[in-house]
Amino acid sequence: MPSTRERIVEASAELMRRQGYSATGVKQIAEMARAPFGSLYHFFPGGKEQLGAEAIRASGTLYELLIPAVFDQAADPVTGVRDFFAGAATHLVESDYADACPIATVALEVSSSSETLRLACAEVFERWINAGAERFSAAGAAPATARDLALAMLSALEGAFVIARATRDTKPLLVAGEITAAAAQAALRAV
Amino acid sequence: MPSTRERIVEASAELMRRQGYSATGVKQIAEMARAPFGSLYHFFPGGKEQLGAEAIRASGTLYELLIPAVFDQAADPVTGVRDFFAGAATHLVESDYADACPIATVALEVSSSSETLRLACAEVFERWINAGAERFSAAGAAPATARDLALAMLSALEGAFVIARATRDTKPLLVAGEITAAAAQAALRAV
DNA sequence: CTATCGCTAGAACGATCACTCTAGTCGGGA
DNA sequence: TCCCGACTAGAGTGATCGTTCTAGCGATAG
Repeated sequence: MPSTRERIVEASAELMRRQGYSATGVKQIAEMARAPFGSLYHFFPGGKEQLGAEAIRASGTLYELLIPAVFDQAADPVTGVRDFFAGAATHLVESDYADACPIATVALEVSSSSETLRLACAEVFERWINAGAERFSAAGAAPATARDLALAMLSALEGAFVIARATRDTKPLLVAGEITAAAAQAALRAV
Repeated sequence: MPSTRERIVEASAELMRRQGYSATGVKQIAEMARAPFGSLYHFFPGGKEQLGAEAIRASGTLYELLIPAVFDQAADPVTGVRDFFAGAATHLVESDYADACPIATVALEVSSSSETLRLACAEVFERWINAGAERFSAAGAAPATARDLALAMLSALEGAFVIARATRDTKPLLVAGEITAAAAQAALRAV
């Protein structure tokens, strides 16, 4: 059993992913984490905002690991891109269209209201982009090209999640995966 | 001066776009709309949820008009795609990274909690996709191809908005526009 | 043994939430 | 002239929000 502090961060991340930042209450977090309410403010004196920031960064670290995990198992980066979108689609369906990006909802909610949380999201996106860029770079793409490709991939993925959750359909993930794979193909063919 | 009812819907749409559904209070809506609080429940007996649904649909109708407006002015659909993303980038910067998609934040927030609002979002996305597909169809793409392309474009746009707002950078819109334009190029070259 | 400290535990606070209710204003048709 | 429905107006409801507070538990060090 993870520590109380860890359970609180995990619960925060889970709740905020599914219902966003505003709709998630601190009492609800304590309940899901099976943590005494007092511990919440003991570990996180910064309150809900600190809780949000740590949840964002923790989710970011967790999902960052998926990038090499998927790409290293694929025959080539283009296949890796397709696998990544396909895997996202599977996971989305299995969670009944609840588990998409862990931070996108919060990112949109707070971008114009909390600079602290906005920066936490920006930091995580940055890390994901770097991780993706590394993979394309390793496949022979020029650094700038690799980064643009990773950024385009993340954009397509995030947007496809939005449409997929609203329409309860994985088609957006598939077509977004296709145009990203095509872009990767084109960028890597030049090598 | 628009009617009280119209002002209420407009204010709801504006507030929910910037800060989301949960963070928007009904009192805040009445205040921004300069409407008496009682009128709010007179016109919208369904309360906040009805208000949200109408705001989503109204925003959807407004933004739907942008699609032909941009594409019909462009020399060809591929240029239209680029113009669309570039225009989105300009508008985003001008609003200090506040005005991106009017319904994406709400869509992510409510997809797993309010079926009414989820369906309103799905309906609007559907209309946008149809409007986009029509343009690609008119340029010679097969119906299924045109629809996939429009769906991929919307996905790329929505995701780019997420990253752009969090990082306060328009680069995501530019690279997402590029891979979408390339996909459109490829799909229409076959004609 | 006792003092200390990290942590548990939850009651209580004021603010704010969505919403309801009643009273009053106003204009147009009978 | 009277009346009735549409709309205005805001006080008041109970519930829930994030946060603070005090009290106490249990292990460890002196």
